[in-house]
Amino acid sequence: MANLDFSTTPFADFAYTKIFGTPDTAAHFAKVFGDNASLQRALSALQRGPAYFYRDNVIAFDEDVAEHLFFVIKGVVRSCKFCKSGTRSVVSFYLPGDLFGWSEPKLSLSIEAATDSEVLFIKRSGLLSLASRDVRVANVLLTAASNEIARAQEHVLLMSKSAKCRAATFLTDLWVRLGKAKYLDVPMSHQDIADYLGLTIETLSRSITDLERSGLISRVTGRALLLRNHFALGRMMN
Amino acid sequence: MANLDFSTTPFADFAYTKIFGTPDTAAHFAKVFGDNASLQRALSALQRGPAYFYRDNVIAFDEDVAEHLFFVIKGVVRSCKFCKSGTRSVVSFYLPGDLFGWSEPKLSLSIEAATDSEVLFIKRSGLLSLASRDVRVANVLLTAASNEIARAQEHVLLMSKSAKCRAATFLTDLWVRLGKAKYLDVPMSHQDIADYLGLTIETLSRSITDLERSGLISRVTGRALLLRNHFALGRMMN
DNA sequence: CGCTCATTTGAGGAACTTCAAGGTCAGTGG
DNA sequence: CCACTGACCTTGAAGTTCCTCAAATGAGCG
Repeated sequence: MANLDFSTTPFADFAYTKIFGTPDTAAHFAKVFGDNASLQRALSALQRGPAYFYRDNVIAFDEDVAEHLFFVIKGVVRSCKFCKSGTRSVVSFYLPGDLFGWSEPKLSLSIEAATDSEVLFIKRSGLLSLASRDVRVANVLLTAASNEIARAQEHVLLMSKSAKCRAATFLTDLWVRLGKAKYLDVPMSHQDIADYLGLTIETLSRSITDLERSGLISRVTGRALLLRNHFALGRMMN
Repeated sequence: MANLDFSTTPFADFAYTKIFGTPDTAAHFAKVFGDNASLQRALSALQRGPAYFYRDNVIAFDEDVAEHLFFVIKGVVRSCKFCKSGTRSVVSFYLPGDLFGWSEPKLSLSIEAATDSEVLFIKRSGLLSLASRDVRVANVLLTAASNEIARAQEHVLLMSKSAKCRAATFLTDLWVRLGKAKYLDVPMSHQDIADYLGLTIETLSRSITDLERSGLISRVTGRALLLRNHFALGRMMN
């Protein structure tokens, strides 16, 4: 895990907020809540933002009162926890279209921008009361929560596998979540990934190098990867 | 992880079902759903069981269609996953009063009795439509799902700590969940715990022995433990 | 008691971490 | 244009933790 120097961690909040949403906002929103106009209006009354965060900015602090759910419009958001020992664990990455932040009454994790990103805040109480009047909203919430459970449980399973398997699984999952593009452009830092996988950056790097040497993936440029052998990757993931 | 011999694993289903609930059923039900009579009636129309399972019986198979949620009345239930390699991971333990089984449309884990136990099956579709009519039910469901998320995320965090810390955390959490009794009577097998913590039984045993030698806990009889030094345990948990 | 099954203990090896150094790349200023 | 810088990633060697295998001990039960 990363041994982070808190003095350099940007806990100051450099986020700036715009009044009006971007086209992406509506698109991702519609994907999750459906494109019903009256529902959209009801929802937009509950939202704050979108707010923009630079990489490593803190979006919400661990232990803060959890008044809002978070909806990612752009970029990658991570939830993570710091130990007294100074180590960090990344619990989850959230991508555009993800709705999260279920812990109550306080956040149990710090929410941070893993890349420059754009996040919508949705008032929890308002969303819940809307859900009690509109079954569709209730279903969206339960589906989002179920997805979060499934992902966390998959993560637990991942953590008792070998380093190489963890890396292979992470890359494949990310490739799927990002839409199975030809090249996988890994958006977050290796440190973030290592902290997510419960490995050191060194072990992560060695695992990726291993995968490359075995011909399962290859590095194209900087952060772009090509997943060459999906069958072998699948076998590796177990 | 356990390398289980499938030929001896009791995949046959020895569960037997009684028509009428036990007093415990109502008590645990009321704790979760409140003791509203009309609500109780509506719920009881959706439930099947209670069903009784002996230790290691399978309650529901991985990949089965997830038609029901599960509600534990008595005993301990585990959710787990088997790999092709024959290893097993335990993802969660559920205690009396726990409502779980959110994955859709199929189960992604096998649900098994970790001790002799008593489980209620609640029709998912019925519960969801009840939730859309009754806000209280909707809140119960969201709360249960939130708890599940929190627990899974805690589990993820746990998996990147040392063996001794994992053992200490597990025992303390269990003690809390079981009501902070004077003695902690560990209900599940060491193999189950090891598979939950991502350790071997040997490492688990050594960790517990370590904790005992350091005076943090002591063994009373067979499965009963005394958590001696809660402060030191807390420090160990980090 | 003598069986079985669960847990403990020990010794050796594998996987991962740690520490330390080297390499790559983008941005910056001469 | 090129050297300089800092952030990030990679590689190597040594150390630690945990796993594996094997055997001993303990607990429950007919």
